[in-house]
Amino acid sequence: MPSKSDPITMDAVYTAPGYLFRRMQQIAVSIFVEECKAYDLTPVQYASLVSIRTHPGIDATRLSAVIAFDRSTLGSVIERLEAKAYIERKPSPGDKRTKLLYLTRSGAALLRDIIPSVERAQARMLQPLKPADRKTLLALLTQLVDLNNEASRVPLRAEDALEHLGKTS
Amino acid sequence: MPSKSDPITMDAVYTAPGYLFRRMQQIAVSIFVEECKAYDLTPVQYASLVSIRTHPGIDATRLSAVIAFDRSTLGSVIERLEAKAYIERKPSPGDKRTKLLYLTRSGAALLRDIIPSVERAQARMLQPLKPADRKTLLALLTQLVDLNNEASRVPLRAEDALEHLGKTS
DNA sequence: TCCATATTGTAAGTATGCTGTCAATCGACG
DNA sequence: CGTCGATTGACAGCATACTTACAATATGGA
Repeated sequence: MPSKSDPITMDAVYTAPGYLFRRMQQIAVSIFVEECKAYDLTPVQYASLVSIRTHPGIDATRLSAVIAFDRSTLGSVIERLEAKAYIERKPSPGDKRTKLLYLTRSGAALLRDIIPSVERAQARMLQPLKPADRKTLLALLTQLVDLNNEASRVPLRAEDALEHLGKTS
Repeated sequence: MPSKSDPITMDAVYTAPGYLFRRMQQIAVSIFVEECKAYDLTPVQYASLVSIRTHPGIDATRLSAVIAFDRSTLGSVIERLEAKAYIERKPSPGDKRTKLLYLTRSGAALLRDIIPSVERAQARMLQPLKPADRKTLLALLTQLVDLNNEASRVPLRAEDALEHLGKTS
């Protein structure tokens, strides 16, 4: 651990957790996009589609809590998914403020077809590690993300969000 | 491991490496910004400043290779750092295309002052884990990022880039 | 020397990811 | 019932992060 009087070196940058997390994220996105380029779908769009499939009729705010994405960002993500006709937005009968989200037939088909590519991408990210190390890394990362949930700008609130949907799965 | 006929569940999203890397990155940025808010400096801007300090007179393209940031993105990062007067751009005497980057007095002072905050931020990211687990996670992540270097859109090319600078530190 | 090729910075365009703010609407409390 | 505070979607603005393209410049080989 460097003291306050140590000069800052590049090594301090390369070994900093924050730098490694950023690099890894960029690598992960790059691999995902490459494997899924035939479908022109980003990781965020994919996660959104899966969520809408799992929770048909969810609204944008609840969706943002379920996948821990920023509410503002999600707005434009939804716009793009709607433009590509993968989802539909319908006004809520009970609440004039919200718009409910549903997969279209086309969106469901895409989700079905893209699975192998997504699984290939997820596998490739950890490929260079030994199988035991992959397990260890995933376990520690899962733990860390969970324990740091509240530090996130948009904490994951899956249960809270779904309470209002009348279902808990 | 889900088969092709399994329905996609939210659990498949939550446990996917890509999702975890994304969440962790967002948490890391959030913690960094919070700890450093007194200095109004982002993680990317910080890494850039450290690199310029370590390699005075580096050009933008080489800088992008040294920290593995996209060349286009780095352009605007440099612009903002210059606007805040933390760095200076001087035309290269030998090559009319390149502009050489130098820390200003103000940039050097900022870098000196911000160290404790940055270290606090880096520590906080791993805080929830047991010390032994922190070591394990960092080691595995370092390995993975290194082995996946070529999968990145902008691979880290520290040595190559610095060869042309006449120094190797 | 001349020319094909490569490099450099820059710009435009798209997509996250965050900060605010705002109007419309809802809900709860008096 | 009416008002106040919270919620919702939308928007503007800033900062990464990537793609392609382009003009200026450099460099190598014929």
